[in-house]
Amino acid sequence: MNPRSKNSTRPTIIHVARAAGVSKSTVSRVLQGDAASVKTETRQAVTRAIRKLGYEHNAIASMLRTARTFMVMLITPDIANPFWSEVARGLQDTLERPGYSVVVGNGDRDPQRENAFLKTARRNRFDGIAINPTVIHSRELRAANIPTIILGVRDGFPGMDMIGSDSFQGTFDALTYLFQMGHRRIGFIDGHYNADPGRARYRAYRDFLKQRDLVFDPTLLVEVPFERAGGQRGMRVLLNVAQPPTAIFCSNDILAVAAMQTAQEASLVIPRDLSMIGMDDIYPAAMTMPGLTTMAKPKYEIGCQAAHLLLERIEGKAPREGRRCVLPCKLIERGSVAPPRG
Amino acid sequence: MNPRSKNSTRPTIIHVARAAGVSKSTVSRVLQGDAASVKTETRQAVTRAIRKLGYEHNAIASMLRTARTFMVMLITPDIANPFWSEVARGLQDTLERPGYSVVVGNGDRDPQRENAFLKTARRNRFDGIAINPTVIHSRELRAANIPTIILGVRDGFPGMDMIGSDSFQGTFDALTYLFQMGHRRIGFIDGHYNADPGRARYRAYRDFLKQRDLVFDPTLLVEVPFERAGGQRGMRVLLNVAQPPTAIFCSNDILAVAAMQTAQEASLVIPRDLSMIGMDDIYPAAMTMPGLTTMAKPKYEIGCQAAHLLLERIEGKAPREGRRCVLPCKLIERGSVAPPRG
DNA sequence: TCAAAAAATGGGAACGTTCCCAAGCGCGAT
DNA sequence: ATCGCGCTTGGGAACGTTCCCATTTTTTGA
Repeated sequence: MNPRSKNSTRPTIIHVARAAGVSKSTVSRVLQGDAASVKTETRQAVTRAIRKLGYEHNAIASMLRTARTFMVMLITPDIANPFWSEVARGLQDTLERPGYSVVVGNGDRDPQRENAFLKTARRNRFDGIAINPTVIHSRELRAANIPTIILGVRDGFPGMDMIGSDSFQGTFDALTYLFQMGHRRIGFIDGHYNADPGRARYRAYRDFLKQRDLVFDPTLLVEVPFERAGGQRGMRVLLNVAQPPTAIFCSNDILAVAAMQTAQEASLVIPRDLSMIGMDDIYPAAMTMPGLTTMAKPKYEIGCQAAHLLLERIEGKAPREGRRCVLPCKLIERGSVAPPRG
Repeated sequence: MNPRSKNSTRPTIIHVARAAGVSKSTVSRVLQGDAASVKTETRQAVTRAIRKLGYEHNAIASMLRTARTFMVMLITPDIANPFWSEVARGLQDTLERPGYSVVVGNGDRDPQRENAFLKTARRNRFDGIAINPTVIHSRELRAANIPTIILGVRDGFPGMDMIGSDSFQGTFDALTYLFQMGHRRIGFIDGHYNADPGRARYRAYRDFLKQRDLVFDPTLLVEVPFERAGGQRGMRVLLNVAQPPTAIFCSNDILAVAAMQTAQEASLVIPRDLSMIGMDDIYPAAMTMPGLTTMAKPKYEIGCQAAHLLLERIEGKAPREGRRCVLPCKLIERGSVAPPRG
């Protein structure tokens, strides 16, 4: 005779109300933890009824009524890249507390897919979006009319919240570190996307050279795509330069690791014959032999901070104008850098 | 005077109906692509109205009415582990086509968290769950009453769909490969969780020894937790054995890479002094020097197949009893295995 | 003791769909 | 000419909440 047996459907707030001898409004109040406005005695009766019936709150109905879904979409270029999975973790860990779920989509640098995720976020009325945009523009993002945080510090997204790390400073510091180790001929394997994000590393490289009164030698700079093959190619080019570098800075660790392997396959001993430094500090950077010295980006922190900024924006506590949050990089010394020979 | 200006809210199906001069039922039919039962002419009028008003389908309302959410929850022990992020990719890529979104939660082997995700899946009426259970039991999973696929082949989940790789066979084949290279003293760094999944690798190790008429030497077997520190410790132990092994099999690549590094730090040259073989073929396995030879698990395929099995289950097309799908492992030869010296 | 204020509760509408059933309409068959 | 059938369409209920407002109950203060 309990409400469930009458009809094979799950119990609703109404069944609970009936069982507890109150109205559905009261049950709803209890559910929402609106402690102030319901008598303890009543609340207990309701809680008992809930337990007895095995009632489970229907979030979907709630979403429809309140227009809040407690869902956030994370759109990254590639979730299999350890960099982004760390960011994802930070975001999720932080958003979990206030009760949000995170859907993560990997856009794969594919306009179709990136847009499909945005569309899903709109149709499903997601409360927020965290995105590292590769093909989506500011206009489309704004049109979605969903609180958004941009992962990465970019131009071209006026008025939007952004969070990223200071690639310029990080690069500059990495190069300075090599300089202080005694290196004067420093190569640069410079990764890039189609949609190029500001060229912070390149600017840092040029500024560094200028500050140290070193001449810019174009043969020491090679531009490659952001993938293993790019690192391999970059290294092969630099090894064949007439006067090869004694140290190389790579735009990220994927390039650096691949480049380092390539050098080792060419029988160079790292760091004796060549120093290598990367950027990001992804998981595999600790696994090479020798370990890769790298300028770490605060990936997990970026995720956490992104969550905080996004939450403020969602809750309407953020200022009208976009905020720009830049976190510092940090040098991790492992074994791939040493003073140059001789 | 368009419906949006009257009231600052988004246009609904009703506004569209009004604009197109039809009823909301008809609009709904068009939206659902119920092509058969609406005249082309009418459909065009509706589509026009939709575009004109900038109408966007409200998935939430739809979910409430249909009791289908097109959401799937993936619960893994740790999404930062490259193994699971590959599985996640396979799952997502496959589920994307039929319109599902995937929420991925990392349970972190924490009973609290794993259960919290399960609860979220229930409250939000998710259509399906894909899980590698670490602390959750069959009973809780069954109680959730949501179509589920178990990632990993396990005992203790009767009647549920499962998908995994053949760790027994993979281990056996890896050991056989070492044997055929000439190794007779083969060490085993055996990772394990608290909740231990069947010990397939251990059984394979013992069976292999028996088949080859090798005696089981307990000093060649060391049990460690599934993390870098475990691999390091395992290697230190094996290096100090009176009669050390000429080759070592590790339960997974994380252990193998860490172990290999430890050996290298002890000035052993891999594979000249010691052969190493791992299992999984995660991303960093290709990044060591030399590359790690490993028994690859079909991670991405597991994700894809999991999606297919789950979809069938969701759509009621699956047989009543649980299915068990086991994919083969495959040897990836890199540079960490060679015949023993002398 | 009684009015007024405060606290607690109840009832109904609303959120935006989908689904069921009925009704309208055109057309061929009887 | 009428009936019946199939194809389209429309209307209303239902999904399970939350929110607003009205009503009842309790408490407070004179």
